[in-house]
Amino acid sequence: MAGVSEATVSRVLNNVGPIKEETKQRVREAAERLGYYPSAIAQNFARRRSGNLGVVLPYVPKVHIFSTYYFSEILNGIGEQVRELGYDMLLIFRKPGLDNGYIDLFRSQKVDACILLGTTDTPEERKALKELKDEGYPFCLVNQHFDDEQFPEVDADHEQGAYHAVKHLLEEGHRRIAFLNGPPQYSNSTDRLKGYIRAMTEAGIFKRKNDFTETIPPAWLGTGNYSRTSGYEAASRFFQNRDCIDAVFAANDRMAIGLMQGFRDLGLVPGVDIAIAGYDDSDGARITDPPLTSVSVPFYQMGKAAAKWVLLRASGSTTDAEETGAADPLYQIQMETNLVIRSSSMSNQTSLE
Amino acid sequence: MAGVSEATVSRVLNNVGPIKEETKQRVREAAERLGYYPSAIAQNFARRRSGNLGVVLPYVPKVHIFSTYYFSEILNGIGEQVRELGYDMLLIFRKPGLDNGYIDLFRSQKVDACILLGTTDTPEERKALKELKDEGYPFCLVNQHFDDEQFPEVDADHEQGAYHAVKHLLEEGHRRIAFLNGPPQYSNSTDRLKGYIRAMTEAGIFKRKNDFTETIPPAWLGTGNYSRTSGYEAASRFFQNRDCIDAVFAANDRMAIGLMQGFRDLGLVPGVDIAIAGYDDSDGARITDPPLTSVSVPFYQMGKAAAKWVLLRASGSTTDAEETGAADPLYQIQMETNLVIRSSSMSNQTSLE
DNA sequence: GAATTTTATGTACGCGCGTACATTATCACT
DNA sequence: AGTGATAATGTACGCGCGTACATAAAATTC
Repeated sequence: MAGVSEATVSRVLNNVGPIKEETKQRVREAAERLGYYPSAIAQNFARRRSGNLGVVLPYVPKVHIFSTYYFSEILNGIGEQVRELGYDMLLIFRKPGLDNGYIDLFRSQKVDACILLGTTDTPEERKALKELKDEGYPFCLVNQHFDDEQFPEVDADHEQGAYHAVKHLLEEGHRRIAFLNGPPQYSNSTDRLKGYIRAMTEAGIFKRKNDFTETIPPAWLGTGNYSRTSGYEAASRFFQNRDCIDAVFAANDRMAIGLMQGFRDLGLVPGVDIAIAGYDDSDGARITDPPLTSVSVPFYQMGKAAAKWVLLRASGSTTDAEETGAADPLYQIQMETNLVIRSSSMSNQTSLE
Repeated sequence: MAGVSEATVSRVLNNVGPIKEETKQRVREAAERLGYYPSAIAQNFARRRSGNLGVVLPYVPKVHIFSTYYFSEILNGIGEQVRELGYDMLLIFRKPGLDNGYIDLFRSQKVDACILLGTTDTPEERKALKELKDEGYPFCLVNQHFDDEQFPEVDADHEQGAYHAVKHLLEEGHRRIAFLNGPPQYSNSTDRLKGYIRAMTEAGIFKRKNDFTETIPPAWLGTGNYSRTSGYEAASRFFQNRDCIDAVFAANDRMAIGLMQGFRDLGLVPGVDIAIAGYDDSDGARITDPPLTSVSVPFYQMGKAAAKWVLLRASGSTTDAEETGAADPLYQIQMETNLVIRSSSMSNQTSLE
């Protein structure tokens, strides 16, 4: 040692234990002069943690998922929190086939905690998640909810979001409102459907039968896959019933944009001949013509919250399932959404002014 | 050991050295039964490498940069390559202040290699990069070029891209073509300016004076910051000279979209009263009205290529500057761009059909 | 000023692998 | 059978830190 001590250096650099101010100085100077940089790998090894927060992204062939506003925002939020807490962010693109669950990430110690994006409600997924939970690993889902399964998750209140959007359409005077939803394995989709039904039922358009079969005209329900193309294609299906549809509420902006393009190509002017509302309040909503009414979701905050919780949990409680016996409080956040009204949803009178 | 051996296990799991087939089996079985998972941290430590490819993203306050098509695509490309080579991808959001260069990433061994996105041509940046280069660390820039500095970089031929776009506008019959560029610290911007000038000069609109001052009407040149808003604002400036402008070529789609919105708000219909062309061929180009003519850039491939090179370099040659004396061949790729013609750039006759 | 506590530093070890080297088993060939 | 080569496995050590424990120095107490 250039100074005098030996592993006091460790103490100095980690600010642990009492150390004379003068010694600190000496050590720091020496480190400086020697161009010493602690090896993160060795540190992690000695600390028996990786310092990484894993972020798992779904594998969607052909689609470059990043392009989705949705993921981008969440990632930014996670990134911010990760930085604040001194972790690093490991991006993991889920593999197509050899996906023996997320659990290997933890077993191999690649990550101390993990955030899962774009999970779907399928048997395999449930199994993989239950495994994670049973082992007591700190993980968190974002923007997906599993009923009757107690997973940590940060979601938004999409039922309410959809409800407000549809209610707004109703208030604009539209009555015959169709709904273009996404695939049902996303809780997003089913939540939005609930909101749609609630709004329509409250308005007296759907009758409350028993409690599941509502009187929804089949022509009013469509399913896409959240892509613009699927929205475009849905337009022609709705078009066949154009006489009994005033408005369409789409479960995300990309489909809404596709819808608008489709309708326009079929001769219906969005915002005039037919009202449209979307969901996500993505950048695209601002550049369509007319601008798209949409529901904004605090994706950024959701990502940040998930990262915060999961990282605190990783550093706090032990990872072993055994010791977590004290049933850690379930973390299930539901954030508020916010309707952003633009002209695509205006009633005809208004839009013609 | 459940089987019989000891550190033969290591050999089995790493496929190194000759081992009897039977032993392999035994070891594997034992590992299975014991639920053994090698610790990635210990492995990395012993191998003295992190297994991480660092991807540095610029810090842009307020702007959630991920939302940019540009970064998204590049990241996807990197992600793909990283997976193929068995590395992990460490996302690093560049900090605002305490940015003592990229070099700490390597010194602390957090990454084995590094890709830098969104760098700019500023003195500090140059200094930081030169440091990296002098130390012989494997890094690569994407979509940015430094003249008179020999950094490894994967760029696209933006001069050619701009040239083609402008030439196309000329071929559509537009003569008085303005150019809304981005900030000059991006080589992207200066390259596009060159392409613009070349096309205009070839068409005989600009006279070739000496060799830098061209006869460009000041009203034809604008500068934004690649945001939609800056495009929107630029529209009114161009509008003041609307009598001597037929078309505007914008240095990216977001500004082009802003321009279109701005012109429309001022009563000029894009694609009819004024032709527009953008750059990047982002998703947005498909959803504007009219659809935006744009230059597509193979961002995905660029990211992938950069990742490949940098990772091969990291595993191949040694990292020490000393031994790299054999002047590794400079890696500077320039990929081709591709003009995508849509209706925003059509001549009046055509668009009115 | 000796006994006791508090503060500051040194010592020693282990984290869990990879791997150079030593050792032993196997086999081919003379 | 013997020599040497090659294949297969075991032994031992170190990677660079954190940290429990031991120890030495300083501060406090009576």
